[in-house]
Amino acid sequence: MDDVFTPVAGAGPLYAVLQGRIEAAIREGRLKPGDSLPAEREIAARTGLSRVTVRRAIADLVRQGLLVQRRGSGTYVARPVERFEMGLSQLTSFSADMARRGRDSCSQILSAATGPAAPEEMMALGLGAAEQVARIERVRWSGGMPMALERSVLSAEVLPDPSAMGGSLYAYLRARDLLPVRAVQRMSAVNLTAAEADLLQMAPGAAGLKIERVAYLPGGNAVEFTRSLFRGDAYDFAVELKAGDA
Amino acid sequence: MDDVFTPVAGAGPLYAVLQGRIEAAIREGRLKPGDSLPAEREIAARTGLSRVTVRRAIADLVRQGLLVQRRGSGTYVARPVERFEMGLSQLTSFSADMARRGRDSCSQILSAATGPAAPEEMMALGLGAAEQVARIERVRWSGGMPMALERSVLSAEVLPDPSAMGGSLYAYLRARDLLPVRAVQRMSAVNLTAAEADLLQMAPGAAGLKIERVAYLPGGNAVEFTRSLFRGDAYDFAVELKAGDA
DNA sequence: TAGTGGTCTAGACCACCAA
DNA sequence: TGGTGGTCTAGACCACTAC
Repeated sequence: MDDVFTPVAGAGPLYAVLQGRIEAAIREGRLKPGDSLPAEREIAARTGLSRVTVRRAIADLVRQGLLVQRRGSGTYVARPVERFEMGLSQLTSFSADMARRGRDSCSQILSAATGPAAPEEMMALGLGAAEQVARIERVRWSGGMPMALERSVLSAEVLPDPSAMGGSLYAYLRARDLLPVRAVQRMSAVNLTAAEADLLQMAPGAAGLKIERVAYLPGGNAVEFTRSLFRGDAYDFAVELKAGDA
Repeated sequence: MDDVFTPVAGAGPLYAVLQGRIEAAIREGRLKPGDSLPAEREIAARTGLSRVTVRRAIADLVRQGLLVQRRGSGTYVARPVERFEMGLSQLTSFSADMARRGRDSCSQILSAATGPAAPEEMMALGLGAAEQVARIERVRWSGGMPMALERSVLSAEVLPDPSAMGGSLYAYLRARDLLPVRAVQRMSAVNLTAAEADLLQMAPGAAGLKIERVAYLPGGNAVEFTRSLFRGDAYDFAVELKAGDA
């Protein structure tokens, strides 16, 4: 139990040794979710390390989401995040997907505005030069936790006044008979920037799942271009694969 | 051009200011791929910062893959990684997928052994207690770059001697008429551990795409349980969504 | 051998939180 | 007000690379 914060000695860099000890203590339950760690200065004193080295050991664990630091308060073992499993075969919106699971969800709108289309947006939506687009940036919440950042772009003809749109973009589109029936989605992993981490209440550098989606109408026209950033620790995307023709 | 490494002043932490400058210089092409940065000590001298602060600014950029550091040599602007787009609707193996793109690929086998099944493996493969499994850990290479870590687990009845298996697991299975036709795959984003980063030649803490896959035979029995870790900067997984029944 | 990044230290000041 | 994490410094030694 208290062999975690004793003088370090052993193989490899000192910060790695301490880091491994804390990690093991959490994994083996000797440090439980919500437990507070000794103050950095005290860990330094007990281990015989400098505070800089102690902070380096802790920093990685914070980035991985195992520890949480609160300025003025202390360092704590993070409560494990409930993971959501999101299906990847059906085309649904965030709010519809959460509702299907019996989960609350809400959007915090960061910005909603119109402007000229950027080259990338023209390409994705099949717009001509000088056409206007509407952009909505939102933080998606569920269970009292920010789950994803979302930036949706639509032609201004579809959504002339983005600030007037209510909670669900898909409800808006359905009401206007512009509901997409098909989408192509690309996913990759990125490190969160400081600004992104702040909005998602995570540590800068933590892993996030970046998803770009272009949704199409029955006629084949693109109607929505959305770039999302999901918490890497809260989401599993599930997909079913079938044997190909090869 | 050389306004990057001048005395810093401005808003926010000093390391963030310097970091932003370097990032902007790379994005705007003032620093090109392959360019070397001044030595840390020289940056410190020119900016008026301490070396610790300079290192902190650089560390994040290394994690994001924008910079590469080589001990004894220097710090360089990273060459952008060619991204692979991987389809997510067809069930293929890594080597087959690369071949379809006209890419070379090879496996570096880290370990191949048999042993008693862990609970998680029993669950995934539908095995009884005390059954044996074969495990293969590989690094997947393509284009002279490590692309993914892969740990495949199969029943020892299917693969009694994992060390005798050749290059492609799926070729082996096809030869024995045990080729899976269906798979369920779960994806999420994680930060690479030091060991994982080392094998993938990335920085510790960089973002990786974790994929767990269970593949099934026509009869419905699970035959393969694979956990992979792909470079977050080299992969895009693409999937097509269709409107649901809702 | 000279220069580079990698590790580590002791000490300082600040902003913030809780009692 | 006292303790916490967040930032920053000046200096040291080591391991490695390139010459």
